[in-house]
Amino acid sequence: MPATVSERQVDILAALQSEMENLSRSEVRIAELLFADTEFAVNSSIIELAARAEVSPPTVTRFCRRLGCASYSEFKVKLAQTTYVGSRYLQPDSRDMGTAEIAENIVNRAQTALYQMHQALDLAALDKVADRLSQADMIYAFGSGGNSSMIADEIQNRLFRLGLRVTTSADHEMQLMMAASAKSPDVIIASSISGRNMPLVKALEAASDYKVFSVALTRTGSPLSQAASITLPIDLPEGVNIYKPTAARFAYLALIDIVATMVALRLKDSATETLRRIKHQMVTHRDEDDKDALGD
Amino acid sequence: MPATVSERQVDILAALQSEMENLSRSEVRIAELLFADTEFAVNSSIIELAARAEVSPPTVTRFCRRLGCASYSEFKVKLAQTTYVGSRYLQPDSRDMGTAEIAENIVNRAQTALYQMHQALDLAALDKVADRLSQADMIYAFGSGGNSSMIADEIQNRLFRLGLRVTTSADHEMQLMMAASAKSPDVIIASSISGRNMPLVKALEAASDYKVFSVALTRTGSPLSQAASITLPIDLPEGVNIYKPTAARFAYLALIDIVATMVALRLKDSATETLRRIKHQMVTHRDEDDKDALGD
DNA sequence: ATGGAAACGAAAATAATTTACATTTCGGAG
DNA sequence: CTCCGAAATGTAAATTATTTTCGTTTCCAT
Repeated sequence: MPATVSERQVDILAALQSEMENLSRSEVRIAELLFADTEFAVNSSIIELAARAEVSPPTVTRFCRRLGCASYSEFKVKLAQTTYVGSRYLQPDSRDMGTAEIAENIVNRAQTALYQMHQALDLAALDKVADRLSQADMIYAFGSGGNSSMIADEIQNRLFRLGLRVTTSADHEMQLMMAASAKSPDVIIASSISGRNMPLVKALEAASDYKVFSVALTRTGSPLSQAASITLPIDLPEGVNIYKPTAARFAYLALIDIVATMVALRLKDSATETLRRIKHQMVTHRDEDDKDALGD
Repeated sequence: MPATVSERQVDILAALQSEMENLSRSEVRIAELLFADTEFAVNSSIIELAARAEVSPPTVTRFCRRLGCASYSEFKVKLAQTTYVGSRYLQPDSRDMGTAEIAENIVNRAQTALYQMHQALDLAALDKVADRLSQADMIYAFGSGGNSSMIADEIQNRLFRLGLRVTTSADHEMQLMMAASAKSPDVIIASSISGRNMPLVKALEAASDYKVFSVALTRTGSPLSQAASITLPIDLPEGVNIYKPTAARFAYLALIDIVATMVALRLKDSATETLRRIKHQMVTHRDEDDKDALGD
């Protein structure tokens, strides 16, 4: 059973994203309308939708079929289930409208990044990484430059709670020295959005000299990826707008969550105990109940 | 027009719960079926649903009307919207989950968090915060404990690129001292998922004594929210599974992106120059082209 | 019991969706 | 350049779903 995509596919709009290139002209018009105003589509009949997209109703039906839905209503239900934020149609640019568009845009990009990361996941590689991490004596999380160093910090933040020994550094010199001092059951996790952070590549090469297992969170085929023992790939086109922050961070963060959860399950008992201890400390230093997320 | 329920009511099942006592016999049968097998209802025609509830189609239509929906299809859409979010929170524990399910679960939660944050956005508050930030002499980003300190770092990371002066601290003592030393066009941004980080609340209170504008990224109505000049609310139910990291981080991060983008647009010219400079430095120290996201 | 209101379903009317088929478009072979 | 065939799209008919209308039943209060 391959059961690739469709099996549990709910996020229709994301599925649509990846089908985009195979669509015909009319279908593209429908797709654009959907992305622009999801709300409208969800609350319209096939006739209204067809009219607004300037196509005929049968074209809409065929469009739904192509996306794996048996009927227009099935499509509409899936669309309703999709927690995707459509962007509104262009409106007179009042100030508020500008704000709303910015918000929609950013949320959209984040959701798309998450979706694409999920699509491209290599489960076997994930398992292997989780295995190594759960057996590591020491874990080094490396990344530099704002985004990647945040990712490295986050790796530490998630893993130390499970009772693992983790350190992180954004400093190239330190990274190289740490890599050189690592020994076999240790693991190095290196993150770089571009994959072309050369000092980091050198650190991984040093680790490899000493047979230390290294994981790269980066772009497929990049120098960093090539230097690592294994890569958890994140391949996202970066936007051109320099004001706009990179949406890739969301994908990295989710990937870390996934890895950390898998490691937690492998360590079950000892991780629970560590978490219990952390929680105990947190609770006794907080004024109230213990329902809070660990560590705020 | 009373418009009690219908206005923006999305959680149909909740609406149904509260209407339960006013329902007739047949309507109760429909309601029971809905609670027992929501999936079925979402994917059925009115005829199938009526047949399974052993009532006539018109009764189903009347039932939908009573719940504030104009038609059966509107009802179905709302049902689809509620069940989806609902089922995500009722996911079984990750204990017996495979790798694929873990991944799906985490991506789902992240997307839901983004979606809900977007739904609840207060555009006017956002505008005000962006105004203040873009005019601030100095910006202090506070947060402690792994998650919130990451958020604070991220605020710094996004804003310094725009040419703003930003500092961050996770240390309660420092936060208090910094708050006390701030002067009016300065802005303090404090983040706390629980909203009950009391030392942070004290820091905001100190800031308020000196008429310094403060922004809270936190839960509505929490102590931190009350102590701040303005709140950008993030209200998400936190999962109970202690292995699972909080999905709220995604919402916070996106919110920061939105604010930062808005500030960037307000500062357009000077921000562009700052970004250009940063990029110049990055490029001259990298081996290759300039297409990379700023700062990796 | 019995009048009357509410609940309900049958059937007709309407509306939405899909199917079947005709027309158009477009790329490529001759 | 034109003609063929495949793909895309639309029109109209057929089907199916939904709602409305109206008559029957139920059940409560008198």
